[in-house]
Amino acid sequence: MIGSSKREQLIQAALELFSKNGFHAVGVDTISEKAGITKRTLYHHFKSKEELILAALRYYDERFRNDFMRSVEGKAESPVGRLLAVFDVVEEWFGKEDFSGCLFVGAMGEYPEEGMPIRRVCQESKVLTREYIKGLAEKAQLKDAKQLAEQIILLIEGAITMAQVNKSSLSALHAKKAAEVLIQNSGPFV
Amino acid sequence: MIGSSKREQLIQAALELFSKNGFHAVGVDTISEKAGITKRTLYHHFKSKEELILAALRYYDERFRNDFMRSVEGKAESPVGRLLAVFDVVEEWFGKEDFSGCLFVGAMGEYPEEGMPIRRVCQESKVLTREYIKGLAEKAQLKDAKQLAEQIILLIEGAITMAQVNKSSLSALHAKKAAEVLIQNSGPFV
DNA sequence: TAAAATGTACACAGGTTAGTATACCTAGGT
DNA sequence: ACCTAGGTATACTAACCTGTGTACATTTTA
Repeated sequence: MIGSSKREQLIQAALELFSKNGFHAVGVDTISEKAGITKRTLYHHFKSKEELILAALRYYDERFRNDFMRSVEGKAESPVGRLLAVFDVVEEWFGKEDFSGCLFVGAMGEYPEEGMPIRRVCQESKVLTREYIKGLAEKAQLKDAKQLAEQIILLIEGAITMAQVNKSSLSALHAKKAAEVLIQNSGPFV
Repeated sequence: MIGSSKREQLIQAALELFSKNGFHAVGVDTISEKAGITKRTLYHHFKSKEELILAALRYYDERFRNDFMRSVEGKAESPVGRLLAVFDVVEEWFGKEDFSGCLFVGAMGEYPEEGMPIRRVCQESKVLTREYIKGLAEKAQLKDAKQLAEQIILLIEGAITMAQVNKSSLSALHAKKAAEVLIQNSGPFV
């Protein structure tokens, strides 16, 4: 049986709890209880809490980035338009009542041990997001597309942090205005 | 006895451990052991682990922002120069081998409960940093100083996150280049 | 039909956590 | 000389943590 539903239930329960409370603060008993599945079964699917965390992060990464890109593409057609639409999408994200910052950044904060699998998954997710932004900048035929992409990433990450700190989605608007200036300055054509 | 040295030893040991490992991951036994002070004495000075965390965050906030501002002011005289020097200072910070992201962001990630004292301390620290940046922008007589300050804050916070994720201080350079463009665009005069 | 995987229920091991109890020591102030 | 406050040392509680043992039920698949 591929993609057992129990397994997915556990991952979803874990994700909700980890997002809201952090990783160390949530025990496996709480997760299994929330999923309505015994702890023994949890350990049938994941050989340790760390494996469950890894699976949850990978699951979240896939869905989250997928939704993110689809939302961006639904908001604008042109590459430049999409580059800016990114900030509208994050603003909506910040507005959700269950928003609590970037799960990957949180995970890296709680698991600082160099080279840990958890850290690698988080880093890979960030790389893929960066690639996506870089692709948009390149399609927009802006000069210094790579550098522009880096700068836009900084604005996004900064906006995430400040949205979490201030419990406000205003940071997304500030970031968008900054991005407009940076794009403008990057020249309309290559 | 004011400002007992034992108390400070405990705070410093706690800070080192929290910075490196996070808050939940470090127990009071580890802290008292590292400080060379018995746990019973720790509980003479702080009535709970949370109180110790609060004291450590406040202690860190004071010293960190002080050092930060002094470094900035040592690097440039003009307000615009200082606005840019901020990124040189953070770059140096990222380069330290014990750098592991922003302690306050980490604390907020691990203690998400709304209105918690720990969160308030972190938020206040961010407010003060914002005020400092805003002050520089105003002294530089740039138009939209307040908005520019918000944008620069986003670049700083984004750079912190990416420095932690990629274990690289490169993000500071990208942020600085973006800041140059934003400042330029904010007009040389009001 | 039989074997294998997945599931339940529940107790338990072994370790760590925050925080306390008890008893004693020492230095300073009055 | 005495009392109080800060400190030491050690053992403890009670809760919580991850992970397992055991015995049995259900479902899948060959």
